[in-house]
Amino acid sequence: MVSIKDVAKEAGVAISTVSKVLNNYPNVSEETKEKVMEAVNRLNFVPNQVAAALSSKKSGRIALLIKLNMKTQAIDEIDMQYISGAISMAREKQLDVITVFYSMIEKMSLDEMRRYFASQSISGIIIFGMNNEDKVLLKLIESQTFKIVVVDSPLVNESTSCVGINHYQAQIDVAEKTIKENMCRSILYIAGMKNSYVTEEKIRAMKDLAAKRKLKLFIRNGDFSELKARQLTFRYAKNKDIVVCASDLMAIGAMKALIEMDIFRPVCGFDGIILMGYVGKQMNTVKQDFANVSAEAVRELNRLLNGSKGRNVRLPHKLVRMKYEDIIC
Amino acid sequence: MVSIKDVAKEAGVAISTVSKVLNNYPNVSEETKEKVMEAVNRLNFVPNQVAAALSSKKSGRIALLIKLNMKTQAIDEIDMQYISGAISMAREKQLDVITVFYSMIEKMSLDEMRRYFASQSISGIIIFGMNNEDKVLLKLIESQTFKIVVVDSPLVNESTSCVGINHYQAQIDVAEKTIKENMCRSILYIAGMKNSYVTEEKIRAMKDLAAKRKLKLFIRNGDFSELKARQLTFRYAKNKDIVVCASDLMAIGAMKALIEMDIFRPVCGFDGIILMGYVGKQMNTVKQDFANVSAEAVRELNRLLNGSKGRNVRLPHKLVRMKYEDIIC
DNA sequence: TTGTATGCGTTATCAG
DNA sequence: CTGATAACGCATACAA
Repeated sequence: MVSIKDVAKEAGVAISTVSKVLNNYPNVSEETKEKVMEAVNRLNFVPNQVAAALSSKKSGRIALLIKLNMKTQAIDEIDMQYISGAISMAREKQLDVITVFYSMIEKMSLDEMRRYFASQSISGIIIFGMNNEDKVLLKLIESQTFKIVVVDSPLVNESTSCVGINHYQAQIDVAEKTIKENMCRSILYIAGMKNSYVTEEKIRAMKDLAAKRKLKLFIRNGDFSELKARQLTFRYAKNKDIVVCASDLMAIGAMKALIEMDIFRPVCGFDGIILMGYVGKQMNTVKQDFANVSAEAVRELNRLLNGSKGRNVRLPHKLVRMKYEDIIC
Repeated sequence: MVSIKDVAKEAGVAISTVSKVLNNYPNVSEETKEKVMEAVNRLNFVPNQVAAALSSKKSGRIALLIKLNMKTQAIDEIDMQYISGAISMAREKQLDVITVFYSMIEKMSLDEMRRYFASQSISGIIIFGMNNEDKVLLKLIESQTFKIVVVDSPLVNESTSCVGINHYQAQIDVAEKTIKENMCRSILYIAGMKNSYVTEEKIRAMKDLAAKRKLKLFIRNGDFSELKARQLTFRYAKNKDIVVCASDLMAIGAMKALIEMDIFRPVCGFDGIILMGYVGKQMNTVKQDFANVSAEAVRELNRLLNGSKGRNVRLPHKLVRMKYEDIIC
């Protein structure tokens, strides 16, 4: 393995000079800079990130904390998009990424968790799918031990940013569009999980929308479960004009139930997963660009690591109808 | 951050002694071993893997090399299962995992690739979705610079193992079962990509099966594309008795085409992706446990890292029919 | 502007 | 069986 020492020898300068050139230090003459870069290219040198991390204590290593859905693989695409988006951006920003699943840390205490990440030389964490029952994570965020970006949860402090689409507005947009298209008066809203931050946002959106348009709103928790949405639909949809769902998976469950009941009600979903194109009926939904959300999260984390303070970052969303013809390839 | 030095002080021994205890060296007395472990627990010490990697040069860092499907997210679940299976097993085996996508390295030369992995202190690599046009990867394997496990490609040498199900047998099993159930005489086989290792295996299986049962076999490449399978079905399925597909996605494309053609032909797929449960018609398919395949790959890589020689590892498969009722939750 | 020296947290090689 | 001590590859305060 060719090291910085080899480069130094090749260029005829000191190790520290090479290091300075590589890290864009100001006080280096153009001349030596060139000499060094030539040597770097000639030897095809790539800095050892592990050693750099150990030495500088800044590491540039970040962790992706992901909550794997154990129940269905139908929405694995969401996590996959998160991962790939993050890794791409991380490479651009020269960050090293490790992927961690909730299951690996869920039984840890705050201290154990801190040590775990510290032992990996992690300096920044991106948290996906967090809800307000993840007490230890909450404490981790409050402790400000690490720079953290939380996706889709409104947690912000000096060292913590949140990124995500505007769930409130997105929920209003998709529901309002579908309501207008079908002239509905009463709504069955199948919400997500009670302890999820976005669920509250979306419920608030639906309430505001119902008030504004003077609609009857009937809310039940579907827990992001397709089966539960199916059951709720069987039970409550008949005397409603529309079924609004907080996720595509639930929308699919609702739609399939309606077909079995042999009645028609417009249904709209949320997320824009590919599965929506396969269920036969088109539905309005909110298209989130998960890879982009995740890439933005990395970008924001990088900002935090460079000393900026936490903030709230909102990303755009789109309304779409997913058709089989459009998604196959 | 509490380091090995703190532990040594706490236990009243030398740093090197602590290291020996932690790494299960033989020549340590039970007594000191206990003292050290007590100190470790008292301080809640976790070894810094980055430092360990740097020092030992053995690293225990492995890379997952994954070919992201850019066309459709319908099969993201496969990669996701690969990733989660690998990470879980890696944690068990105390290995550090980084995820790398083909897109990040596809333009590299052999040397660049070597240096890239070396710079990350990677000592082992698991390659998913490789085909025989990945020339640089082939050379990387031949060079034996790293311990490598290849999933689903029959590449083995001193430092390289391959793992995966028996695609030949699995293809025979699922096709034969479907043929028996429907008394077919002529087959449309929609194969995968020409340059894929498994494609050859499966075609061989189909040929052997056709010969054995005296069936007419008509083969076309579907390139794992749903759209292409759809077109091939429109074109060729009418005068065949059955459509056998090398992937579920193609099977879905074929089935949807048949429905539009308003004719019935039994269709069977391969992989067991969740989407199969959503298309309305049940089909036979081969269920691969991707997470398990991946976990096995990590286990095998760990063996290689510990000095064992490369070998061929075959994993079991199952035949299933995926029903909507069974997969929702 | 450049070079020297020290340390990051481990592992590993020797003495003792 | 245990303990100094030298690497590992790099960053950085400080000296030149």
